[in-house]
Amino acid sequence: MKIATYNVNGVNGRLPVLLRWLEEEKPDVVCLQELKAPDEKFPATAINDAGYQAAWHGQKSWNGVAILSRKAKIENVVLGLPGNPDDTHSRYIQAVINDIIIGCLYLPNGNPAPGPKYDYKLRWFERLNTHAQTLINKKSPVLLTGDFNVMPENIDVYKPERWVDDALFRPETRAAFKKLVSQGWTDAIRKLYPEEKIYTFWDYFRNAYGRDAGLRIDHFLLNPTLAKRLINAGVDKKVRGWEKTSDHAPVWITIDE
DNA sequence: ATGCCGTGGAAACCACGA
Repeated sequence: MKIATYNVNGVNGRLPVLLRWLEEEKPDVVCLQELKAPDEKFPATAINDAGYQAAWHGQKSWNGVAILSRKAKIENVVLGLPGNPDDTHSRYIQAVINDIIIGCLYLPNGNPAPGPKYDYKLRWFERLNTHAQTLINKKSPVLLTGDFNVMPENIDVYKPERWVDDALFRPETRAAFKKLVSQGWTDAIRKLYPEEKIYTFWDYFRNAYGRDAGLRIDHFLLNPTLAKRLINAGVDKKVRGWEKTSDHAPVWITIDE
């Protein structure tokens, strides 16, 4: 079973790229972030025609997350991250597919830091960690995936010294991620490829993709039950080279069924 | 060293992204 995460950076602007990738790679489950579309403008028909059911949590202009499934039913959908009813951002959707609890998240960027946006990021992170703590010890398999907007270690940044003051790499941000993982989650990419330079995002500027000046910010965290079933993981890097593409590439894992 | 590009929405620019 192949499960992917993909920050599409505008689901409608990116629809041809998304549909081409779905057709070529046929992931079983896809977690999407940055839909940048309200619920009524989610391209449900095109996605259904491509062979996928979908559940989504949209918002006008920004944010927005969705879960797609090719074969198995999408069940027990939860919209929004618990813990703050006043949070209006659509950044979390959770569902059960093939008895796997899947949390699809788009963690706040947080720049400029310090400042109110960074405060929001850290508060959101705390809420995520609280919610994750309720999921980690479930007997059933659990997956948290999406755009975490965190590079966990130096190896995850093409030039770490340039990013030390950035909201994605500041010590408090990395500490929050480390705290989350230390609940007992397995970072699938790092578990399988502990030493390799693996990026999931390349800036549109300065020929970042051509220079491979990338960041690893899209992650898969598996609870112990699911971690036992992990087979492989990777990045569909070629998609980043397509016309009219997102600045993120799709990332995927395969798990034993 | 830097939003230099890209998106959506409203308005002919702005907010936002990482």
